[in-house]
Amino acid sequence: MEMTERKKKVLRSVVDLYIRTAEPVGSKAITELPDMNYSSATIRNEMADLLTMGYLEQPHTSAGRIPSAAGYRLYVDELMADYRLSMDETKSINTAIEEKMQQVDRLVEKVAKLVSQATDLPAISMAARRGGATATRFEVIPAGAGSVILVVMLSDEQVLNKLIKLPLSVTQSDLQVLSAVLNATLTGLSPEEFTPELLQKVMNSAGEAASLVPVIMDFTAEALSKQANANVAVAGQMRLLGQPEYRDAKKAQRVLTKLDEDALANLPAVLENGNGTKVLVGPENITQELKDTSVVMTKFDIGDGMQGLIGVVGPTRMDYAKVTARLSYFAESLSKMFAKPEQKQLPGGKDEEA
Amino acid sequence: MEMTERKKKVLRSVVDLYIRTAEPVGSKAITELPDMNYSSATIRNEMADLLTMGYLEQPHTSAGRIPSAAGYRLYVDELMADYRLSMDETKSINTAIEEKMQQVDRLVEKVAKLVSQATDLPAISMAARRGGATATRFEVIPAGAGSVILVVMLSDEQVLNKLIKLPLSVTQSDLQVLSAVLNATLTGLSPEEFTPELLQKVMNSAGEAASLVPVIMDFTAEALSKQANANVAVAGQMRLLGQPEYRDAKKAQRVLTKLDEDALANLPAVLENGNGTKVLVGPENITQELKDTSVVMTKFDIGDGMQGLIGVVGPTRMDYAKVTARLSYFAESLSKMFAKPEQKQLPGGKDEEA
DNA sequence: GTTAGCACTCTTTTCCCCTGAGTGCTAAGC
DNA sequence: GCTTAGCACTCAGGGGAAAAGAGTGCTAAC
Repeated sequence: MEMTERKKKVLRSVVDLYIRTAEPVGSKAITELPDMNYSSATIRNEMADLLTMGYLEQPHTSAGRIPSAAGYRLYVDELMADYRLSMDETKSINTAIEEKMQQVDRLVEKVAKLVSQATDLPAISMAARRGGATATRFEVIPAGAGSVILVVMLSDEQVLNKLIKLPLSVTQSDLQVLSAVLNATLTGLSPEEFTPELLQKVMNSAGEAASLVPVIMDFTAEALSKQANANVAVAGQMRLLGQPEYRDAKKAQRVLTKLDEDALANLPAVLENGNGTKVLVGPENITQELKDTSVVMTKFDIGDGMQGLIGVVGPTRMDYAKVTARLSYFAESLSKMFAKPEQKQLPGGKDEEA
Repeated sequence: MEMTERKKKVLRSVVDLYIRTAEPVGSKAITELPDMNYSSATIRNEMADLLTMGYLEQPHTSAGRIPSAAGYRLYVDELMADYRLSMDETKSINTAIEEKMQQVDRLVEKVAKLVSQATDLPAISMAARRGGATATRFEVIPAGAGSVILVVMLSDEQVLNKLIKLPLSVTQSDLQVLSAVLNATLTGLSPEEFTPELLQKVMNSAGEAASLVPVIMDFTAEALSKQANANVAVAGQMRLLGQPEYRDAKKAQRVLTKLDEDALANLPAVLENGNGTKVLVGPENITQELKDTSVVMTKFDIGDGMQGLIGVVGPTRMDYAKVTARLSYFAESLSKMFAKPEQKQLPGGKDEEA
């Protein structure tokens, strides 16, 4: 059986209506649409065809039709109308970003929250570094009685610091020697190169302050290997409960629990391939738990070797056009924001307190 | 009517059973308990009394009884058996804390997650500073071409840093002058004291690097006033969905949405008064949305002028004995951990990346 | 003071019937 | 050869009655 234009038109109508109503769509409802100048019988024939072609499903014999996964797929790839964001929408997204993004603290969490608000669905957000960083500069400065502060600059312009309490007293010049040695030996190295032999070597040349070296190297190596890890946040989980398909809490719980575990574990891999917006419809998700759930994600560059990803999770019957449009706009705005030099406040970090 | 020992015993049994089964408790069920050597008729009489006294409620005429808020209150305050944590429980809490708390990143989130796991309920966690901090030391160090790093030490031993790109070039000695001026003028001040006049004064004496001063003062003032704010996290929201009283997603959504908003807004006030474990039963919560929900919280000191709070949210029918026991143990372990100097890794901060 | 007995109340479950939405098919119409 | 009207058929969902079950309240006896 071949796919005619009219079949596509019918399929699109079915998906559109189902997205709006969450109820199986009957032939009559289709005929009542504008631009549908056929009788219900004709539509019924077309729908029967679409059923055998696998684009529609029938919950039971005498019910309307709902899109199958394949139907959604076709809809997403070819059929859905471009959703143009209204002025209001772009404005509210823009102001939200501007208001919330002033402080650089916990950016991924904030982004996730904003995306969730903008789509009224659970959202994930992630930032990850593309390549591994190395240390570019060390500085050890005195910090009052019995303490020094270690400052490490990384190749990606992050700045880390650590307060070290001294078991012994060292002089300012000891620290200068130490800083010089660190800068000479440890810059440009990957975490794997922080071997015990290297530690020995550095300690030998570090003079009086040698006892600080193990702490410093541990800290640096750990920080560097952590770079590779992603920074993931999930927000707005409870919005899933607003969707009629999750009126049953058990069902929602399964999805949300999975989301919690997996967002953190599996997402980094997703970043690897391909840019742009991606839609995973129901069963295309690998895990069984997300069989009735779709994921829409956008990946984008945010400069400085960082990649961002934002995405939302919702029922297969979600408004793909709206969601993808908002998500793309969001991604675009974020990229722009990070590209603007006056907003780029990158390493204005702040310690987590203990 | 007076409260006899037997009445208390019956009340305790009703609450215990209701916590276990989530079903109204009938007189027959009570008689089947060990140590209950009375007939169902006797129990019925006692239950009728407890009903008129307001400790029990009756969903409808021919149903069993469920505890009222007052009933829970009495149960929590007087009746419930001490729950002794098993070796397994203490061990799993301890190892969880040890494993997860190694990195100081995002501590509140991690704690919330752990508490939620330990209790199988949504959890909140918070860390807040008791008094306002001040800056104790400034250091401006060169960081390669056209950049300097500002390091600020706070009175609470946090260390903040910020990378500043220079619009102009300054020499090392300029920076030393600047550091000296900053240390002389800005240490020990509360954020309110960062006035425009002070800014002017500092700039006048800062020499070549004067153009850096506004950025530095803004950053410091903001960091200091942020100190006062609390650091709140919520985790495991979806665990609420496992509770039978929230099988209806709508209900769960109301509570969870409230939790999301309010945990961040209202909790800091809670920290103000009284230490120890506290139970808020259903209607004792101020907000209407939490009427059928109980909150158990523990506040504790974690040294360094910091206070911690952990808590869980669940149905009024929750296992108070178990939850309070686990929560207290958690609080205790955390305090201990933070008190141990070798684990105290306080300002080993790490920047959030953009 | 305690308990057995029993009538009574109310929810929950089950069953049945009916209604309505929607289909599939056939035969007629353009 | 499409398209459409017509009609029999199917099935989910709602309403209501009846039956089942759990538990109470009360009375009278122990």
